[in-house]
Amino acid sequence: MHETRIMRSRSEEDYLKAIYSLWKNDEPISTTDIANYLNMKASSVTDMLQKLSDKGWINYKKYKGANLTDEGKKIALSIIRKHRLWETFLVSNLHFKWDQVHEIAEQLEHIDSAELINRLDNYLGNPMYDPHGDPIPNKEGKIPKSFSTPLIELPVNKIGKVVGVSSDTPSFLQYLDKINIQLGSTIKVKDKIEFDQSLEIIINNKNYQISATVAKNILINTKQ
Amino acid sequence: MHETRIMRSRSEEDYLKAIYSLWKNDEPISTTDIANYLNMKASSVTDMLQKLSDKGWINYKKYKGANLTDEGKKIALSIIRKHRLWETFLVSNLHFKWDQVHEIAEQLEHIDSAELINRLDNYLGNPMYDPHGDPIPNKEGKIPKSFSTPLIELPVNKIGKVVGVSSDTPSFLQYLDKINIQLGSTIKVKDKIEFDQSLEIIINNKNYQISATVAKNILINTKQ
DNA sequence: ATTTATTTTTAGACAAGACTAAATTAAGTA
DNA sequence: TACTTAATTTAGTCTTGTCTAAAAATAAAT
Repeated sequence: MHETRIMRSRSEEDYLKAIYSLWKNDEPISTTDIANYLNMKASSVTDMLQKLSDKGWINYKKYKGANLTDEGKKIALSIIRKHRLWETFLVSNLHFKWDQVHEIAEQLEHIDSAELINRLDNYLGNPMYDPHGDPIPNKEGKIPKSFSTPLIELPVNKIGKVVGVSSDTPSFLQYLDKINIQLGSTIKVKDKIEFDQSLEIIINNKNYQISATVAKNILINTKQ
Repeated sequence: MHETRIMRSRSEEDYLKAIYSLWKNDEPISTTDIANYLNMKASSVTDMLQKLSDKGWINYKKYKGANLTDEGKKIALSIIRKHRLWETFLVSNLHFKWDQVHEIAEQLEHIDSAELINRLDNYLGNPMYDPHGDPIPNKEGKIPKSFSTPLIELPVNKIGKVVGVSSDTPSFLQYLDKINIQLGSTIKVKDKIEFDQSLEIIINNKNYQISATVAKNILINTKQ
């Protein structure tokens, strides 16, 4: 029994992860979308798509965009698993704040050692969610179900618990810190402003006014 | 106050570390030695030496070999610091064995975040030595003094404590495990065989016969 | 001191992964 | 349907870091 060791470049892994992240329905992801996501030129993306297709990691038809194959999906999920486990380590053990860890995890996610990541997983107590509330895929690439909706959909006078965020940008996370929102926080929607969709909310008995954009990126539990 | 961010490639870091590792006296390190150490061709090394010299990290004279500048030394030490801290984490926290960590640390040492490594250092309790007994440079690149001699120099009937090894190869470390030698082990030299310089030693009341090669790579404390 | 052997450098090639500019295809609109 | 615009691909260039083969410099040896 000999485990075939397929070497992947950091670039290739970044592309696979990008395609996975942009994946919504069944529609293939466009060259331009990938280019924007990775801050690259469309022509560079075309080159790489051809390469990834040759390796059997994506299905790619010229002018029609790309989608991950099962194998590509497996790779993407393993990178996401690594990313989220490292983020958990950084926050839980090294006491980084949740807005500081993304960049470092972007590097750590490319470290190549299955043994390492399994031991890390155990060390952390096999967490299901990372510090942003995102589910951590298991060794087989299975993602724990999470039951959440954007805060903006919570009706007036209802109470919800924050279980995640759908944006990772430091500025957003820092803003949440400022108004005392963290994972587990309890939020009550006091009022919705028809005009701009902004919300009046209560956290720890304090009132805050948050924009629709922010409310869309805060995830609330729908089931406990 | 703006910290200048100098980007270094993984290759550049590997070369600097290699030159540091090969450094003995004041003599510059030869192209061939570096090539052998890194498993590369001499011509590739020449190219890189020129580049490193342009960046001010080494002093390089054609045909005369290279030596690190102060800045180059600082970089090399910071990489060694990272390597050894990560090895400590892998062994102390993730319970890897000391022969399994080198390869993984070779990757982790290139992760670029000063904040990360300082937090890791604190998390580990600011260790002075890594799992192989090698000293861990501090933030400023200062290396704690270690007082050790190769086991082969220990006189007959004397007792020494293992404080390190001067080879990291898995096969060597696995052999040490097999004969129950680890950091902190107490070894008594029972006899020296004139003929081949091999040693008869006692560990945990058991006799072993070890070759001169092995005895040269085990480090014994000279001062406590 | 001259020849020989070894080491080091130069020159040129190549692969990966990015780019620009131009060409082509697809999509939207009158 | 023909035309215009936007998206995508192609073609060619560049940089990094490696290589091989040949040339040049140094070191060793007669």
